Amino acid sequence: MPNKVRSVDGRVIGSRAQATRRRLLDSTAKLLNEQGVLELRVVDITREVGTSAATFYQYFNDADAAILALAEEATDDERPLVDHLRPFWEPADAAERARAFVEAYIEYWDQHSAVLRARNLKAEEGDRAFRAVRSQANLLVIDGLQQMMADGVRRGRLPETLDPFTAAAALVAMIERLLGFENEMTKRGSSRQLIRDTLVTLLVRSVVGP
Amino acid sequence: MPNKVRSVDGRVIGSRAQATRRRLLDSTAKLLNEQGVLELRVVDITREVGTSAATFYQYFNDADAAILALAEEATDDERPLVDHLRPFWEPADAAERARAFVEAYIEYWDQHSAVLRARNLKAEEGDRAFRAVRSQANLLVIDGLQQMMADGVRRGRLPETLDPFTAAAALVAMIERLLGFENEMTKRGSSRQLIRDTLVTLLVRSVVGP
DNA sequence: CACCCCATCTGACTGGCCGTCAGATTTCCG
DNA sequence: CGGAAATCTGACGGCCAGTCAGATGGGGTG
Repeated sequence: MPNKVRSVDGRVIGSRAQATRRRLLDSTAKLLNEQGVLELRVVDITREVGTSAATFYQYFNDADAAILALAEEATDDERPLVDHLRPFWEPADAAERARAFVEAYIEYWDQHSAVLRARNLKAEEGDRAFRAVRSQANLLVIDGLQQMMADGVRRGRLPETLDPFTAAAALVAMIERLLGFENEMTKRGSSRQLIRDTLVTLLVRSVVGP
Repeated sequence: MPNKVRSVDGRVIGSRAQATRRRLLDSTAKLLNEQGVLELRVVDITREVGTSAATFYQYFNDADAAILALAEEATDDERPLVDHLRPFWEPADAAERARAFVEAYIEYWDQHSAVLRARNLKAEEGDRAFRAVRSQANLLVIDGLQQMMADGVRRGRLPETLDPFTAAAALVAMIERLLGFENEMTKRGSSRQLIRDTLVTLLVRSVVGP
């Protein structure tokens, strides 16, 4: 199932076109980082690449389509994070492994923050495609945490009243969002290191118990 | 200190103008809810009100300024939430009071979600004014939680390794963000009720201890 | 090597929104 | 009622979205 890259009219595209499309995506990512979604202009993207707007529309229906493609690429980079969740954390190594996970997550977030912010906004505003991508990405991590938490409940380490799936989602929400607060918090005395430590502590307590 | 509402040129405005400004803000909020920030057009706002774009620019430098004003109004509605955090929760009533707090927070979020989403986006993209508003709003709740958690650490209910301020920020982040996930999660079997229960459980465990 | 075909690219255009300004309209008050 | 101040708006130049017909160019063929 090659699932080749296609142009807007459905044609499978050759190598020259692939390269153009790639350059357009890179430029989109760059501008997203520098200026944010609200200022993103197709004209700017193509100017950056040194091509014309018409070319952009040959590969993407609109700017959203390019962002969506970038969001899908970001999901691929999220996949390896799951490795940190298996085998299950045990009380003895939980702190250490949780730290490794948090650090990997932070790095992932740093690398894709602009795209993920845009993805989340579109998803929350109700866009179907963006919702699907976000769900898929989040479920990777949520599912890993959920399994551990279900295990914790089974072993009596965590309270019965805790629904593993929802709680796992809450933890992912916490990590993701806290990174968004980061810049403001560092002004109030929370260092980056402190943020990591706190996330680790809260994660461990919530996933394997106090 | 009356701090009267002013037009763009600094003039204190009269009652007719006040009413116009109000209508523009209401229209902005409505469109933000219906279509999201990305589709927000000044023309649409004024069309809705039945006035001209030039009028809009008499009261706001741009669409962002109107959103900022709405975000400030939202902050006022967040203030009462703090009442749920004082006096401190005690193990005996923690679940009950945490639930009341979560419910109040959800209602607040429901009422202002579109504006808050826009505010958060702008803040995370680095806009100074939006950062300030968001910080101010979040600190209201964070500070209340922080005090309780510091108390919990003092009494030995919570681990020393937990920095109260950062942890409180993490909890606020969790609540806020989870509500953004809500729609996707209900598809995966988490009911609205389950989300509340889970938030309450996690809050209680993190704030007053297991 | 010259030619041709088709993938790829682009200039040019329409329509819509932004932000401004000078002037029209309404309100207020003596 | 008259005039000044407050408020509103038509109209405009500039920029961007998205489309289409036609130009360009690179690789395969005879």
